[in-house]
Amino acid sequence: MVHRQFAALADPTRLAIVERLARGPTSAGDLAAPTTMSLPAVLKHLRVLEEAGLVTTVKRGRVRECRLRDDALVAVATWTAQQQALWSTRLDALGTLLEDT
Amino acid sequence: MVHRQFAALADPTRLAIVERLARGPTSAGDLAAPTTMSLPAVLKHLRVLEEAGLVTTVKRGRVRECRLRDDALVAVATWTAQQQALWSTRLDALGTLLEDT
DNA sequence: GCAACAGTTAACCGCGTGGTTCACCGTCAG
DNA sequence: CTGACGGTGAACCACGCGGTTAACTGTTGC
Repeated sequence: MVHRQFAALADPTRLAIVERLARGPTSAGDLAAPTTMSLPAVLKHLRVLEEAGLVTTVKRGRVRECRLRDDALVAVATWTAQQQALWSTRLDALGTLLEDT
Repeated sequence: MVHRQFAALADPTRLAIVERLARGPTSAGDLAAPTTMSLPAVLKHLRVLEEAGLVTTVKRGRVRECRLRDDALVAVATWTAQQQALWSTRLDALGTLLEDT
């Protein structure tokens, strides 16, 4: 299930959007402005991020406000920590094995 | 630069390979065995993981041994922690702002 | 030395993804 | 009321990605 988040973060544009939103919420237009991309393209990216559970957006009047979800990256963080733990314990096991011989 | 790792982890097959390798090194054939995929497909995935700096492979005789890199996930972990920190401090700032008013 | 086995390379294919443009809708300001 | 502005939906397109098969190379075991 975490590969959905990874897929969302795989695209440089989407990664930049997340980094931008970590500094605070903003509108879809403001996200598109600094880029060379058209608005519809950015909207598509936002939809992907939203379906990956990384971002929430609300329509306020005619502007769509986008913010990073509080729990956006916990799945990624826990998965990463888990794999690191597994791999490092295996390295430790190898170390003590070499120590014993 | 971290989007390269994310792209590598975006594919379920590649994610499974990483999770498998976190339990210990193995051969390319052994990686392909439990799946329904052909060997060349797995080899391609391995190449992607290798170019993303997540995995190292060495050819020993006629078998290619694959292992997870020790520093495989540090880039991912640090990026994640960084964004979480930014976002949470902004939330904290908002909290104290509300407190003051 | 020969056969089987692990991997590699190349050519090919379908399809999803990232992008565009254009027409349209709702909303805010004057 | 009307015009401009932010966003939406649809149709379309190019390209890369994940997968296949097939033919070939090198290695190992008997």
